[in-house]
Amino acid sequence: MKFLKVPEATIRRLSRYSRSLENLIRKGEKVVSSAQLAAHCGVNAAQVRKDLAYFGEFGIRGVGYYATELMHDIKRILGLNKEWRMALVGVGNLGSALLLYKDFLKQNYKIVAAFDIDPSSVVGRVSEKLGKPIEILHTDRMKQVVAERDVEVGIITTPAAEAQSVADQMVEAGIRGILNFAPAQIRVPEGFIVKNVFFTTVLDNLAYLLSSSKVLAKTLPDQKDDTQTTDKGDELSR
Amino acid sequence: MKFLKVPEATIRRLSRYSRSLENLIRKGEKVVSSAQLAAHCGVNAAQVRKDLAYFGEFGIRGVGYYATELMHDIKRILGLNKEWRMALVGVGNLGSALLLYKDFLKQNYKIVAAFDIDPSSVVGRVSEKLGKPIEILHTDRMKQVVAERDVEVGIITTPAAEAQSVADQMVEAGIRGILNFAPAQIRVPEGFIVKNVFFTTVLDNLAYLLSSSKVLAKTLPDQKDDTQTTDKGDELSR
DNA sequence: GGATGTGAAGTCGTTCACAGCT
DNA sequence: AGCTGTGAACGACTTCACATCC
Repeated sequence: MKFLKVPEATIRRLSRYSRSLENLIRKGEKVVSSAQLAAHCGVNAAQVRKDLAYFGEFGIRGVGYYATELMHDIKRILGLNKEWRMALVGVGNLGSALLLYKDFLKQNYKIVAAFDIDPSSVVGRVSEKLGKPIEILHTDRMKQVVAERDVEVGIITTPAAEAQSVADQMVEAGIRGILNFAPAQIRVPEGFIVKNVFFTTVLDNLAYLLSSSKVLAKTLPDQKDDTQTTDKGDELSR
Repeated sequence: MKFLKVPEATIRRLSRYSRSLENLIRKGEKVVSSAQLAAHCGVNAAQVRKDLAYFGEFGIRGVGYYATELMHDIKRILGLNKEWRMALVGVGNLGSALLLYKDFLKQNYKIVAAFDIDPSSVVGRVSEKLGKPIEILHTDRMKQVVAERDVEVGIITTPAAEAQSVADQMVEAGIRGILNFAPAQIRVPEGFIVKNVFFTTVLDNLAYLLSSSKVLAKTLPDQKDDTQTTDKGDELSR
């Protein structure tokens, strides 16, 4: 194993391998080959091995990989051997939905604070659905609460117009990683990270593929980003 | 201009150019150079020109591009010169949020049908928020309603376990493009397209970058997929 | 024998640099 | 003079093919 810069695509695939391994393990598989895993994820087998090779040697030649072991190794690589504490800003429709989104929990992510410019207007909507209601705080209190609750990741679910200013406050509060759902280009200082989730970009992709009749001639998946096509290209997004 | 296979990344960037152009136009810009647009989107200027070159010649040498004209051209390329009619299946938290998500409207996307296995349990939640309540139908009626309402795009917001079966029904109903939010690998026949939107994959990416202290040494954005990092790599969704 | 790990080859996408218009 | 359009250079990621080891 060499020490090289890891492609982003590799990280996205690791995420998928981990999910696939969970399924394979549930089905009772103890040992998995790169070919099996590759088929399950719709990628090339050599790709699987290359991806893993960035981080070490995890398999046994002539045998394969021990499924649970590999899954844990991948999760450790991704930094999922800890719980990530997140703060969400903007408790509108989407924000509320994410507050209630169960799948975060499975993945070592936890929303420990929620903010809005007008907390009173939204408290009811969310807490009526939740056993232990999440307390919605005014955006003013971000810096303080982020420090108190040890928040490392910020989620922006405000309208586009407010996204940059919220991001600025997050940076100010010491949050280094931001997951942005607002359809706006956000700038952050060096050393900080923004990952966007733009539904409409993905839809635009879909629209493009459906329009141009590229849709007709291709074969099996294979992923980039996080998207899948019948075509070779795919990605979310990518 | 040659006739070549267009990279997915190009399509994602076109989506971004279009959004940036809207902003620039709102600011009163009439003519935009590739350098301006590139700066605004955090990409290389040559990249902008190359991306456009896949589809024709849109600029004037020595001058630049007429902003509104270019925006319309890009939208036409992406297939946004029509309204895309979508059906959403799985009216849970996320599904409800998307039903109420205003930004779809701006982009020529419209949800014209919503389905759930248990329509009665969710009607209240969504329609209480909506002036003209969306009628939630039983999944049984998909094929019929999709045909009646001319649906071309399906949105899956069910739990992972049901995603594949819902996708099968969509395919059966003649829906060629699927936007999948359920964290599950979906298979569709040749000629159909699935684009995934996996929040947790993006979060995993963020977690990875935050863990490995890659975060410390880099400079400005620049996008792939749909995500932005301080690093060169980025992507959402991609 | 069989599946991993990996250099080398191949493919794809990005950036450079400049010719070509206006 | 300035900015587009584009071949050519570059770089990055993927796939192949095989030596390596269980």
